[in-house]
Amino acid sequence: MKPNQQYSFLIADDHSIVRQGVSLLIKELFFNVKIFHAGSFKETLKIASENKIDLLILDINFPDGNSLSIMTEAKAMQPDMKILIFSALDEDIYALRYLNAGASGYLNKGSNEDEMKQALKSMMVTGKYITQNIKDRILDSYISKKPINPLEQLSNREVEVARLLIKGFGNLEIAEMLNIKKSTVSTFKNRIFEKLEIDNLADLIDFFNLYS
Amino acid sequence: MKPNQQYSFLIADDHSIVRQGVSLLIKELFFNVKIFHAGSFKETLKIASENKIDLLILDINFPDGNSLSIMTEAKAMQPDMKILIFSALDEDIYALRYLNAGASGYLNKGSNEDEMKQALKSMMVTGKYITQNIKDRILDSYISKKPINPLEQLSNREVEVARLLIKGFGNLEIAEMLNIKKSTVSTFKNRIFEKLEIDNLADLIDFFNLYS
DNA sequence: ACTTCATGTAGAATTATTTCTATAAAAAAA
DNA sequence: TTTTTTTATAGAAATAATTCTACATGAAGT
Repeated sequence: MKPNQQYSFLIADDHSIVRQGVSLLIKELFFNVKIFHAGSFKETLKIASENKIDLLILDINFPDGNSLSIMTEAKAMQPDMKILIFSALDEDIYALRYLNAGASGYLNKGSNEDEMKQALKSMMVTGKYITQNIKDRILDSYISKKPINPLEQLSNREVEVARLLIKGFGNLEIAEMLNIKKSTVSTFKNRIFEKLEIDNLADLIDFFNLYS
Repeated sequence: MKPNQQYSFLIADDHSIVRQGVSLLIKELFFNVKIFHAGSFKETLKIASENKIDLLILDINFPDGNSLSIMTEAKAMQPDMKILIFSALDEDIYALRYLNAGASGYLNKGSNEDEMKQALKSMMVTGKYITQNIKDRILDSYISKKPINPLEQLSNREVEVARLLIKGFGNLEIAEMLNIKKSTVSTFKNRIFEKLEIDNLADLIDFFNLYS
């Protein structure tokens, strides 16, 4: 980050109030900035294609498209642009996924002002921002060699059972469909939950929505 | 709204970036204001109990409690305080419920700056803010007495229980959270399923994804 | 070849959930 | 104002799911 150089930011969030807040924060932190606003997937790509952007601050909750593809497309246009994901969603679940897909930082919307300033500064100075929590998780997954996609841990039969569970079938129904005892279904369910480190159906549904 | 009088606002939102944005907006719109911030259910009530507040701008997505009860409790402390709900959740589903429970306005987080300013001005001048859409829906549902959205068939308590169910909590956990017996939770669950004509959690999750 | 680990399978004991029934209170309709 | 309906609540009985344990089989590692 050189002094007296103009930096340009693109704030992509479907809530204008959030964009204004972020905008204010950037202006407090840096001099001579150029700030673009985008309230949708389409706008984000349009602005990114027409302007040089140093940092894209991206919410991953757009109604009109999924952010993994925004990232890929935007990166293709501007390989040097850094991306900071700024999301209300649980970083434990989403951060690694987005970092893998090309983001250089993940900032939680629940963060306080200091953390946000730290994140913005860090993005401009070092080009990245990752919380200790996420660093730990990356290390863990490297050491334990567990796949980034947790569903890969499941055996075929486990996936079969899991798919029926997320369709809303009960243990007994599944047992009948697969011609096994309901206690066996229970065992599979338990092993699925253990492997994914969850303990209820809602989380299993989340997992499948996320990773498949 | 008299000139030169100091008005006090309480912004209750778990995202500090949103509070900052709203704060900025208020300062642009009014002179001589006093602004309080609250990041949680507890803080909101504490501040509302210790300070005279003219307008509470309330997000309805707190991790530590449900906003219907915040409203009731806060209103009990300060009957003259106006409440503007400021939420990312679909107004079609939630607005009527909150207006019924004592809010005087419902502003969507996706609104643009003009709408937000309009809402804030309207709250201070006329004491209320309701979009044309909501007015129409009030009329429609008054005339036909049939809810457009199936989730509107659910009572407040039923929605409360449903939201906990789709987060993955079990009957007993929910019972403890709401201080009722687990059998009561069962009854609510049954009624929810009956009303929505479903019979499992996965479908309930679908319903909420679809209609909210 | 031997051991270890993952997989597919179940039974028994324990817990949790559902179903059915009931009731007081509030709201709406007559 | 009385009657009916909806809402919020719970207990008991019936049913379903979970937990814990176990074991045979095949694959992978040493």
